[in-house]
Amino acid sequence: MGEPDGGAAAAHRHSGESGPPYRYERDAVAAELHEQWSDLEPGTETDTRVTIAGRLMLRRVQGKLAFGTLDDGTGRIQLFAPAAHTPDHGAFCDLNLGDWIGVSGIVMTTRRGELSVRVDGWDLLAQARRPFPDKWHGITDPDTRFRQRYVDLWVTPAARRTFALRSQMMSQTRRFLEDRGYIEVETPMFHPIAGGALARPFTTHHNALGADLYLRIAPELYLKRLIVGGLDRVFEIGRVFRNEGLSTRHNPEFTMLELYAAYADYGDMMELTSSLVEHLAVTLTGSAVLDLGDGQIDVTRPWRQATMAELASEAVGCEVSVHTPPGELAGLAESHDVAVPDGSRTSSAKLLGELYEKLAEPTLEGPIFVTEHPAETSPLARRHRRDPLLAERFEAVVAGRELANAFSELIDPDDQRQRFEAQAAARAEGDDEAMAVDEDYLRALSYGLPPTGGLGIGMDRLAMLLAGVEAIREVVLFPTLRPEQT
RNA sequence: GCGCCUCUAGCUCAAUUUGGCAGAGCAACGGACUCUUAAUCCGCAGGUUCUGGGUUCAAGUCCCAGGGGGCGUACCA
Repeated sequence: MGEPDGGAAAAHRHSGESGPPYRYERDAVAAELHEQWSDLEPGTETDTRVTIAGRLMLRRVQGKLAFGTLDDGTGRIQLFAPAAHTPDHGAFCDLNLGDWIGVSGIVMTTRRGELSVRVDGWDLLAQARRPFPDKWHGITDPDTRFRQRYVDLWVTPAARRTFALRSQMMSQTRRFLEDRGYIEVETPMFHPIAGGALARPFTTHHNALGADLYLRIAPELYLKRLIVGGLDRVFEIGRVFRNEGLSTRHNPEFTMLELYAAYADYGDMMELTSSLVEHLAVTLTGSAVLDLGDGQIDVTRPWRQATMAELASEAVGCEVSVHTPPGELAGLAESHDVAVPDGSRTSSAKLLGELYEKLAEPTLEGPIFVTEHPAETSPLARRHRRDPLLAERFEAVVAGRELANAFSELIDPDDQRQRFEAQAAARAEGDDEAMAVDEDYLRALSYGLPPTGGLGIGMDRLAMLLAGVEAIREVVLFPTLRPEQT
């Protein structure tokens, strides 16, 4: 508005014929007022005039004197509205909970000492036509909270805090990486071949090109093309899409951080992962010890490391590895009630993975780096320098959830072609999550990919960890839901 | 996909061991009140008990089918 600290009459306007004002200039917010005036004695009227705006959350009318509670996104502040000072006092008392108002007046404290703004002028900025949810309980129905996030955000303070934290996590992550020489890039979301991960893609169609396209399941192959191009430290934070079920830990579209560094290996990626997580914990929550729903977790470096074979061996009670014959592993799986898919053609690599995932992983709290996955189930990772059946790879497990996945990148175009072909063969046999051969990617590798370390972090899961919530829907503003039927 | 649980006023929740007139608080509406803070007090109104069948003299309650949601599981980094 044009009179941010004008007189009472000037600041008073209603949404009659002309409707609400087109703009409103506030010069104070609740959080700053509380900070600035924390020492004010009870019963003080200052001569400081402020203009604030927000949503009316509570209202207490006592005839000629009314109190309100305004929430402006930074916090709450009390409105003090005596008939002698507040223009159109009756209309002010008739405001509904949820209405948006702008208020200007002096800063003061009540006799009880509550910091308040006296309503010397006010404007109705928007009406809440729908009824306010319970002012004490808010809303608890998860469906309403997620479908109508706009309601959840203003009646559930914890929701607002969680998303503020997520935003800070994103900007701190960018700063952390930029400080280490990484540049942020954007690669295509439409992929002619869905590669870079083992997952089923969503399909779409481009009319002018007459081509079917996939929504990306990972940016990996494009980012490594950039390393070939000489951008030697890159990262991308962006949405990826996987056509799979919903759960407490899975949303079909989610936000992934991927980064690649030339001249680095998976050991460097471990260092980077734990540094980033520890740094975010300390800067965003003030402590490397994070509160979970039940209990706590300390993400202080260094994190424990164990190989997948070690963890699987521990779980089954005898020594196993990718070199153990499939028949023996299948027997162990059976005796531990682990279902074996398609017994005849199942390899040691897959069986070892199953044993780890079903028996060991659920018991891990972390933070821990699980390393040395079989090369067969890691088609984009470089073979281990000491054992060609293994990959130089790790997954970070924190608070029982997989948080990150990284490897020394496979740089040999011939080996990469063989891996792709093995994937394509699996695909031909009905594995619709297996990769297809990406000829352009092979062409890129043939120009020379230097030794490179790569890392992917599920940012939603990281936000869950930092916010101490147990459902991915708590950290995604508009999670995927069944479409509403009307 | 499968299993278990759940759905009552705008919101938060009640409604006796197979069943007996669908209720309260807050919000809304009318009134009183110049230091309240989940203000208080008086009054008024508010319902396809998710939907459709069935059992019964009688169904929010019991049975069947469908729908929404939650949790687990499967798939899935």
